[in-house]
Parts: sequence; C-alpha cells; structure tokens
Amino acid sequence: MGVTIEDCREKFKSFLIKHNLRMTGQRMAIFEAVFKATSHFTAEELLDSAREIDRTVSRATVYRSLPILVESNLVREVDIGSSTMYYMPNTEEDPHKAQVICSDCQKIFEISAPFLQWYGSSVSSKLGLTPVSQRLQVTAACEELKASGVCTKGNEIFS
Amino acid sequence: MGVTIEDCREKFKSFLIKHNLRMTGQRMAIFEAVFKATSHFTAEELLDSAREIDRTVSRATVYRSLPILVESNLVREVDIGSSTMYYMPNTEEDPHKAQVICSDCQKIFEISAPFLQWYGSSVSSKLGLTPVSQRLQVTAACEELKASGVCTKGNEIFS
DNA sequence: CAGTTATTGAGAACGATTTGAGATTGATGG
DNA sequence: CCATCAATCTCAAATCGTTCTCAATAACTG
Repeated sequence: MGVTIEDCREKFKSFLIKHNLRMTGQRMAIFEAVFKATSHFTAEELLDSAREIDRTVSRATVYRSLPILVESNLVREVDIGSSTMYYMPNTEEDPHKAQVICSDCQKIFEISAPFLQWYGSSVSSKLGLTPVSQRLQVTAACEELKASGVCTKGNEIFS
Repeated sequence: MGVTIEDCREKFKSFLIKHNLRMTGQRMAIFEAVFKATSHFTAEELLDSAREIDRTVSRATVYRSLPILVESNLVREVDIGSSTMYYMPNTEEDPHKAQVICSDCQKIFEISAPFLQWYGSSVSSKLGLTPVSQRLQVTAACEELKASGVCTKGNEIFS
C-alpha cells in the first residue's frame, strides 16, 4: 500500500507549520491540483489546474508554492539544472505496480507488474546507467463501465 | 488503435519542455497543421496550412520547427528523390518501446519492450476497459557515462 | 477581538529564446 | 551561364517563462 493523498496532505500541513508558513486556501488548492495530476506538469499547467479548484490562485503564487512543495519532498523537480522547470507529484510509487488510467473518467487503478523493477534495472545497466525509477502507465477507456455505473467520475485510486 | 492527437500534443509539449524549448503559438499552429494533414506534405504546404491556423507563422519558423518535429518522432521525413523534401505525420503507434530518460543529461534512449502492448491490453481487459495506449518510462542516471564522455550534455534520441 | 506578519494578486521587469521579413545560399535544370 | 526555387541565415523586435514589486488582504497569536 503506497502513500495516500491524505498522508501527503498531512505531511504538507506539518511542513507548513514547522516552517512557520501559513495554510492558505491558495496553497491548499495548489496542493490538491498537484495530486490530481497523473503525470508530470509545468507550472503553467498547474496554474490552470489549481484555478479549477480555487479561481483566485495567481501565477505568482504557483511559482512561489512550487519550491515549498519540492522542499517538503512532495513534488519532484524533473529537469534539474535547466531554466525551465518540470514537476511531478512525488508519491514514491511502488516499483512493482503499474497505473491504469481511465481516459474517460480519470479513475486510477493500481495493478501488479512484478517485472517492472527488474525491467528498469536491467535496461538501465544494459545502457551503463544507474537505475532510478520506472513508471508504467496504461491508458484505457471505460465507456461500458460508466454506462453500468461501476466507473463514476472521480479520481480515486483502486487496488 | 492508434495514438491520438492528444497523445501527440502531449508528447510534443513534453519534448519542448525537456529540451528547454518554448511552447509558442507558432509552434503549436505548425503542430496542429501537421496533424490535420491526411498524407505527406512539403514545407511550403505546411506553411500554408499552419497560416490558416495562425496567420503570423513564417516560412523560417516552419523550416525551424520541422527538425524539432522529426527529432521528437512526431513527423517522418520522406525522401522521394526529388529536390523537395516531403514530410508526414508519424501517428504510427510504437507500442513496443520503452523510453529511458537520463536524469542527469535528459538524453532519451528508446528501448525495445516487446511485452508492453500485451501487458496494456491484458490489464485493460482484465478491468473491463478498452486499451488505448501504454507508456513505460525508466529514469536512470548517467554520471559514469558523462565522466567517460559517452553521454554528453545534449538531447539526442538514440535507438 | 485586535495586532502582527506572512501571503496575496496584478502587472512590471527580466534574461533568454524565438520570431518574421527578406537577403542569401546552393542545388537543379534549361 | 543563367533562372528558379527549396532551404538557410541574419538581426532587430516580439514573446516566453519566471521573478520581482508593492499595496492590500488574510492567517495565526494572545
């Protein structure tokens, strides 16, 4: 069982308090937007996403919040060193699970993929690289499930 | 079941960001023009088509964008043998390759992963979903390679 | 409550990249 | 040789992604 969004939210709150930072509506909206993302995103995309939650979030606040999220280890900076930043939620994925994302309703299923870590390591070392992480993401459509009411609009993660 | 234009658009955006290139209106117009094409086209035809989307697109920008689109594997260069180079959108699914991204230098290697499509399909149907696409992304570090000069700062795509 | 202080949004400022217009190159064919 | 035309180059101006400024606002404290 991986880290839940509730765990992350707690971690974020603790971090804010510990660093004497305030828990504002905008920061929480940005947090929620980060963990709604299924993959990497840019600051601009995060702004759009956060504004869907709280219309008052400004670009400046997104750019101010990202370093906090990175600092608290909840978000990973992907393109280190370059002037353009690239982020993704750092949910410390189980290296043996793949995610199946429904392209209709965005529901995420986590599925066992026992070969995943092995494949990442073997391919990396074949290239002379040090393995870091691997992510297997399957996209699939749920029309039928939606029709039957099993797959509702939502973002829960199933196992 | 091909790659959707949305997948391609995401891939293009990712490529631009990863390579520290900006996502300009003109580049996006050229992208859209490419994927509106039903068959092969010349740079000049692409210019006309892109201008229907964004009147400000210039010839120079089309010629500058084509190598980016080819490099990102979204467009294929077709050498007919005439003095004019032809291009076509590359919507061909490559469901059997994984990407290995170096976390140090952002170089991308494309590696065979023959099980990938099978896994996507089988997992999708196990959940009662219709498979759409699958992506396996391995992150690895190249410190040693960089030291040895094999892996230089750069963004080429290797196969 | 009221006081203190962090945080905010709007937009100006920033450096760097990308742009368009047109000049230039360099093949190709007449 | 010259004319044509695809492709590349040039450079000042425009735009991009990001940071900064500052007056107004909103969280915590007691």
